[in-house]
Amino acid sequence: MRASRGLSIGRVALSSGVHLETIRYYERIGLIPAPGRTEGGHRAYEPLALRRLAFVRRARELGFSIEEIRALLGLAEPGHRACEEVRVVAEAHLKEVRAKIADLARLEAILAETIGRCGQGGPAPSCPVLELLETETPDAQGRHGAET
Amino acid sequence: MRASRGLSIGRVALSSGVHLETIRYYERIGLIPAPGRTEGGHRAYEPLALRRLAFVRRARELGFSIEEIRALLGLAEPGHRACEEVRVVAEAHLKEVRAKIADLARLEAILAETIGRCGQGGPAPSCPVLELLETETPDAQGRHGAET
DNA sequence: TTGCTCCTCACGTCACGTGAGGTGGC
DNA sequence: TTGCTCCTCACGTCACGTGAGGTGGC
Repeated sequence: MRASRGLSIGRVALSSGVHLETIRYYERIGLIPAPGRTEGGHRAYEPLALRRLAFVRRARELGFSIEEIRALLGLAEPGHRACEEVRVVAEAHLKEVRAKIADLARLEAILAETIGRCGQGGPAPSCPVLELLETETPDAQGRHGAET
Repeated sequence: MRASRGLSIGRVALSSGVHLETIRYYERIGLIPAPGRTEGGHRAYEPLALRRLAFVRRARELGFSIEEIRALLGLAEPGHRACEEVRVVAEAHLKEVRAKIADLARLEAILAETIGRCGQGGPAPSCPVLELLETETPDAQGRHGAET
């Protein structure tokens, strides 16, 4: 009965899939609670810590920021489970993801089109990629207008 | 004739659209050459520096990393214009952009589907987003298999 | 006893941004 | 002279990763 008093950070790291130093980092910034310690000063985790870390890891995989996860962990507490507020956080995150995809899709189109023109130059070989980079930003004007 | 000896960093920042501290940073890491100095120690740029900075800015906007840009700047030199090698760098970057889009598209699909199920619970209101986060990563298996 | 695990700093990464405290230049 | 611009550190951001040098625990 004595051997199972607390999981070491190494075991928790393996089970949760969160890197050992990352667990310490999460503790430092207060994202997860500090566990108890053994007499020798080693961290001793309760099984519950595994679930919390798995939650954090999954949320990171889904691209939530640390601060978003901090909010989600609060909203996920067994007592109140504030689902409506969870949805607000998730929707905000989805919006960010879609915005990033849109940004990258624009880059993708420009790069693909430009590279597609490589090696098709006439007698004097031009370089479409370099020309692209030596060109002024086309949409420097409408840059701050699409927020609200 | 004396007034036009060298542009100040402030003017260069305004014209190129690159933040003043960012210009100093680029100088520090050797991405752009250090300009001459006035007697008082202020940086004095040649007009050519504007073109170089505009190139860097455009490349950053297109998502190239600093090291990729360092390579591109070398390949873009007026003398040799190594277009074939430029294309190699650009294609590698395009591949990265596409990989990021694919990653984000997967997240987007998962999030959108999950949020779409919010508020549709039966009598006992479940929380699809929290359930998603409390779930094990589905593809933990095939995670390191798609490299080559 | 071996050696694997854990400990705490502290610094590095990426591409910058933001002060602090002081001075050049029109 | 005013005050705007520029100077050089040094530290902060984000989410960690990587040593260094030392010790716990089976």
